[in-house]
Amino acid sequence: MTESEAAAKFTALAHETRLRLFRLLIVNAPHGLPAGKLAEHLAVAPNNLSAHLNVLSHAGLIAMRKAGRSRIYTARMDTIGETISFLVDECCQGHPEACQPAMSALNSSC
Amino acid sequence: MTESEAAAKFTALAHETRLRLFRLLIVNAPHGLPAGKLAEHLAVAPNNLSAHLNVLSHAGLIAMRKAGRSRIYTARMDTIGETISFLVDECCQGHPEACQPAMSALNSSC
DNA sequence: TCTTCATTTCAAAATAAGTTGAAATATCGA
DNA sequence: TCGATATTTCAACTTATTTTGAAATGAAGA
Repeated sequence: MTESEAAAKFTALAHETRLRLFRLLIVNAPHGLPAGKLAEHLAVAPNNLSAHLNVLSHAGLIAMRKAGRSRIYTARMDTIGETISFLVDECCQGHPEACQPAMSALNSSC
Repeated sequence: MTESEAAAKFTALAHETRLRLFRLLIVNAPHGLPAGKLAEHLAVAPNNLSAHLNVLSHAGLIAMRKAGRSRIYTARMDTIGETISFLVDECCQGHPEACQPAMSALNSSC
């Protein structure tokens, strides 16, 4: 992953609505939810939500499949994993103790 | 951490210069580097870098200490750990297999 | 104290991102 | 095919972020 691709992923998460959206999709992985349900859940206008879904999609953080007249969005767990790895990539070089706080926070969530 | 605090942290990482800056500080944890060295390393004007350091500081992702006329910045590994946990917080509820890709990416980096 | 060095602050200009309402597309069931 | 439903697209407007150059701060050494 390049720095600019990674920055695009963080940009996608750098908005309260999109962050809530992404976390909602994580909770609903791997099934996903249709755009309409997402808009309802987050209390956002459908056209506004569509723009946000577009940002997350382009960043590769979510995927979409069609089902009838709905479009179902899902979180891409692979991409988020790569993004986190990219961020903390070289955190242990030389000073393993420096990255302990990050690692322990993570192990307790998943 | 609230959604808006988390979004502020992602905003801080959502810029190529700041992302490079933060990763540079991770590689140099826990010592850190002075503002001048950071500007030199990243080939960015000192005043511009100062603005970016300010964004990362306010987000709580980096810390600063003074040493003579330099200001030394360090990555806050505790905050980044909390931020990542917040993001993938409920990823294992119901469907543990969904978060495997993210977890394995992480374990292999640190 | 004067000068230099390291860095920040400020305000203006430039660029980018988000929101809105109206119109378009595309699928479904009658 | 027609009307209803689900969602996206577009363009305008609004708001926020980034960059720039010049000036300010503050510590160190002569």
